[in-house]
Amino acid sequence: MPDDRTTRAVIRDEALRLFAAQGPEAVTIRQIATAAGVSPGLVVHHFRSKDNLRQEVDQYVLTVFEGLLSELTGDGTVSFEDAGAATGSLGEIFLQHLPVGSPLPGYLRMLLLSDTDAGRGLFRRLYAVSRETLDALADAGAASRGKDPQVRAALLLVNDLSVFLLRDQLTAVLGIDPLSAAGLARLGPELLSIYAGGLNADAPAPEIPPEAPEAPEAPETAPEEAPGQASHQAPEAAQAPEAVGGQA
Amino acid sequence: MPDDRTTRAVIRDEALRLFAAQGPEAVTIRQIATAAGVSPGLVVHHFRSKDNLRQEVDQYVLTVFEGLLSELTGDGTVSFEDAGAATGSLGEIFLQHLPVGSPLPGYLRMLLLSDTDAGRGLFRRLYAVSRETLDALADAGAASRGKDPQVRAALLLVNDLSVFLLRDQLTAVLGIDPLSAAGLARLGPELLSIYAGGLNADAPAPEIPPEAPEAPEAPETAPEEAPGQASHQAPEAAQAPEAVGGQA
DNA sequence: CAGCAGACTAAACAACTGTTTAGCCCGCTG
DNA sequence: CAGCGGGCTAAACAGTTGTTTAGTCTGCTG
Repeated sequence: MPDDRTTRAVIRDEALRLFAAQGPEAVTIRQIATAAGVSPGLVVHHFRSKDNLRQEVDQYVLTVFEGLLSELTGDGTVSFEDAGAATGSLGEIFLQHLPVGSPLPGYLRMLLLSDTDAGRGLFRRLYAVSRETLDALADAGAASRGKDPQVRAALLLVNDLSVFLLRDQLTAVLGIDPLSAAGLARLGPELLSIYAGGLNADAPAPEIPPEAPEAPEAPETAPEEAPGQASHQAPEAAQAPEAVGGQA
Repeated sequence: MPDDRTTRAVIRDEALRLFAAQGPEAVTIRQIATAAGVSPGLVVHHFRSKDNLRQEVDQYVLTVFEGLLSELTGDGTVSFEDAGAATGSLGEIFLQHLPVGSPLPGYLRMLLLSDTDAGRGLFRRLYAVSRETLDALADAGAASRGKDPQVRAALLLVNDLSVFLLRDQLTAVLGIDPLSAAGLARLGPELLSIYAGGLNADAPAPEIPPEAPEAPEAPETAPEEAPGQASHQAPEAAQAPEAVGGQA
């Protein structure tokens, strides 16, 4: 059995993948149909229109995101289950719960830039989570709310999101995908270092209690001027079709 | 004389404005023609094709950007000409040298997200500037290069750019345009605070020599849940047509 | 004044878009 | 076995796209 999904689900998944990569307006029904191996008429037979298909994919993705976000806002303690640096960043959550090559990071990017109610609602939701997280950190004595807590939470959020929005650009100049395991391992400590002591401090943290005062494994090597063939992205190759996320 | 620009320049400026707002693919030649008050045929008469028009606008914008960037990489000292917090952020440069409502910030956003050689080249250029700036700050003893200078410069850059990319979303949740004078006055100090001492420090800076240890004017007021009619954006009103930038 | 080049328009063109229509095929229920 | 509803396709439809064509007008040069 090569594929146990219904044809309808295949169409939805292919639309999701294409929407994430190129934006919904740039994707035609015929492209979706070809990617799903069906006729264009069948796409509108299952979904009433392209716009309705888009809304359905949006809703599906938002449901998955809400499940991922419960990881951050779930109980209150951040849960130190597995090792590694638990920044609580969105990138780490995506990496831990989504298969490699998942189109969901791209869909997140597209939604945030889309000028739609879905995108605005998602950003408001993320901002609320960011504020809650900052409050929790402040209550735990791990951070200060700053002079302007709303602005501070917003800055922390958009800094987190910028990795999603500029993923390809960062991959090009750093030679490493910032949303890969290796990328997060390299980016995370540096970001933590800034958050811990600002731009002047070098030590990971001045007063964090336990463990890991050592540099992980980011050498001073410079892959900078070699943008050639870094991590591939598989724009239209026949990749794992069920790479969406374990939910629903 | 209501407009001393040539018709060709009017077309280019309207194309620039529309491209920045909606992205080139979403803008039709007929929209550009209508905005410029000419016929569609004249657009392709002056510029050979839509794609060529786009390239020409790209080149024009990149030239203006290069002029703005010389502000950062010009001599070496950051030049404390006028007062205020000189973060050296791109937002401040844009605000100082561009008229309000300029489409150039939107064009910057579009270019960075566009998956084109122009966008990739611009990001590489900005990354180079970011590295130079970090090096200069480190040489001046104002910042540390961190354990991974390349990553640190990249993080500082994308954090700066995120305000451009998520400008509308930030305006919605904060109730203030982060690229306006008031927005920068509110965002800048908070960002400086993080860069100065990390997330734990409240004081503006532990060892910066002179001036301004006081909170500017950001009260604890919460315009948070009132997204209604904040700063307007003038999507298609007849605004100042020559609002592009003093150059070329 | 002839004419000629360039700004400019109106109309048509082929290609593509989302969507509709008509109909085929197949497994089910009666 | 009649028929019937849903998955599915091929073809056509109307609208929009970038572009081309033919032609008008205007100002300048010989």
